[in-house]
Amino acid sequence: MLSDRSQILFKNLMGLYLNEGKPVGSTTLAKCPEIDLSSATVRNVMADLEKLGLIHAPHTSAGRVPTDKGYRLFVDSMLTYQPLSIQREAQIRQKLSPNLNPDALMLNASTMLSGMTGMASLILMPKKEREILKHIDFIALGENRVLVVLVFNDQDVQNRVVELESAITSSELIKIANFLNEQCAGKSLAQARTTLVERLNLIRSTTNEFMSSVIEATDSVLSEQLQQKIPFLVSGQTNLLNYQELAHADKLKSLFHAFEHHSEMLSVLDKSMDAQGVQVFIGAECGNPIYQDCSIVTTPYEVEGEVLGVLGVVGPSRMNYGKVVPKVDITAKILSSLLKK
Amino acid sequence: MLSDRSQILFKNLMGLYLNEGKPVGSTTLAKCPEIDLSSATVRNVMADLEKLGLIHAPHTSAGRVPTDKGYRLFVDSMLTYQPLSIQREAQIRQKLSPNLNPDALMLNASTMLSGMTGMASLILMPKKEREILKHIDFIALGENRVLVVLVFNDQDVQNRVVELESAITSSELIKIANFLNEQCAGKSLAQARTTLVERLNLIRSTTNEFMSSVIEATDSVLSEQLQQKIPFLVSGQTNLLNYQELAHADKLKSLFHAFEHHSEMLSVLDKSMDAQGVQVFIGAECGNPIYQDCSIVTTPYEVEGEVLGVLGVVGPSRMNYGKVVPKVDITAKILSSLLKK
DNA sequence: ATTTAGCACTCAAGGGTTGAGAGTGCTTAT
DNA sequence: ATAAGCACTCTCAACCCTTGAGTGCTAAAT
Repeated sequence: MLSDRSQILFKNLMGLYLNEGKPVGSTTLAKCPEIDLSSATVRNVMADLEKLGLIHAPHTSAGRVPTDKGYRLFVDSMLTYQPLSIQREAQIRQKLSPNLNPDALMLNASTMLSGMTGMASLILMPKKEREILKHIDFIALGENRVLVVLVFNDQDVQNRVVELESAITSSELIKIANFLNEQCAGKSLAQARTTLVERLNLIRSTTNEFMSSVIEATDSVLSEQLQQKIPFLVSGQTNLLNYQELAHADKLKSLFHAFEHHSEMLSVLDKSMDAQGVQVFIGAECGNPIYQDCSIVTTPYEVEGEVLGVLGVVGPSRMNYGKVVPKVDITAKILSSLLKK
Repeated sequence: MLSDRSQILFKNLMGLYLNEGKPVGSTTLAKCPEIDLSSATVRNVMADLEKLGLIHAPHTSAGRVPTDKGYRLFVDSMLTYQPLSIQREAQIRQKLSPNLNPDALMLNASTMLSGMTGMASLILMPKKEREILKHIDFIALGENRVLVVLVFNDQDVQNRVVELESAITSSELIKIANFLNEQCAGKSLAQARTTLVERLNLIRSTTNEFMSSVIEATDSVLSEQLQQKIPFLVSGQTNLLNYQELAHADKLKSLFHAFEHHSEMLSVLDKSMDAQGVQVFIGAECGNPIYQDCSIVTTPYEVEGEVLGVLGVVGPSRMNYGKVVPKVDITAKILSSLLKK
């Protein structure tokens, strides 16, 4: 539906615009080595492209700028990816690999991603509900201070110091731990919690004070984990200051606001969650006018076929998709593989 | 050295400028109810103030703006603090009080502070070297997976999952834990570490594989804690976008850069560390040209007379010191009291 | 039937001018 | 000491003009 000539022309326009960030005029475009036409002909073709809604002139006598639709066409069908070198990939893997707990790993991946791309990165954290409670343990810290340790999925450890009203012995703690492990270990977080609450009610009627207060503490750690205050991470916001088209106080304010009040981001991330591979959302596609002139590149990460979350970057629409997409892709792959272990 | 009249005039000028942010002219100032002078006289007085370096005219026919020195005078000797209501204070205390580990508490305090003041907040974290290692524990997670748990100062818990090359039994783990607790518990982090390394060398010569690899893991957790990747927290940077005088891409870039690359902030924080009570650094006093038009308000927080760190806010010089100073003060007090517990 | 050259037209951006407004410093009168 | 008056200075916004880049259309050339 688009002639070869139009395609080449459009591609060149796109290339020039991505580099310069300024509207591209017919003469500039006619000078491209790939294009052997006069500026007049170029103008005619550009008029066609404009009718198709692929490009657009900011004002009567300016050059043309790609529209969201134009970006989309470009990304979908004329983009050549520039994959990372093997060394580069190994380097990234190495930087992420020190055996950290998942939260720290995520944080690392996030800063890594924003550093690599020079844009803002975001990571939608895994839902905790389906995590599996592997182990509960109590460590006596003093007469009536106990450290509650919960281990999820073999990697993720949460803990909390609790004060008990009366003293408790290690042996009692071990007993309770054994009991709870019997009851809860191997269950999902949500399941474990209901079990816990059941037991708690059962026991309350008896008069085992220690037990009920320890279980209560355990429950509070669990529920905190379930609620998960931070549904996603954002890093490198300040990178966005480097892009002319975004570096206006109002624009930045609304973007940063969106990063903090996550609701405005979730719709995009959700969409990406169900999709396969890298997704590119351009401008209005992001579902919120504040993302004008921005694009979001995302991809899900997963373990054993199950999607855990989404990661990606936010930057100006005028970004180098050819480089960014592979970077997002590889980060997700590496993250997935590290989470598996 | 400053006549009463000049003082009143200066104070009014300051007040007007803090509110409006625009240079204050002689007629505007003459209209103040407190000032019963003609604009001409006001001009004469302003000329004196300018000679003293307290105010300054951005250009020939503009009103006057306070200089850093002017701010200093104002803050030092004519500021009336507006302390927080008891309710407000209780409210803050409550929001911070859920028994969290220290790191989470700090983070909370930081966001609280930036929220309250509408500026960027920062907290210099306590040095970890002098923390005391209270307890070491190992939890077997599987045949050759062990969770290393270190408890510092009764509140701060760090942990790490390590993989061992060969299987290890719980009883062995308990033995090692007992041994290490004997050796290290109660020592400072730094001391504990040297002890640990000594033991490690001793044991390496024998052939206790488990032990040495477990100790190695413990040591790596310790050293990580000692290194402390994050010497201070910053929150609410984006608040700074709301101030005209700072909301320019270049300015923001350099400020945000300073927040990320902490070295540029440490000098101020160090100064405040040794001082008593709330300190106000104005413009150039902050020790770096990027803080032009900015002020930093800090105060140390402490436990039992020992200063642990510093917290404060960064904002435009044109801030409401009367409100900000008490807020910083009270936050430090509350934080101190919560850390004690 | 394309392609091109030519031409009139439009618009943004930069430079210079102008006038209003705000404010100052100085001098003189009270 | 204080005030009033006046000349002066500077910013800012409005305005105009020019320039350069780019367009659309038409007519000629291929």
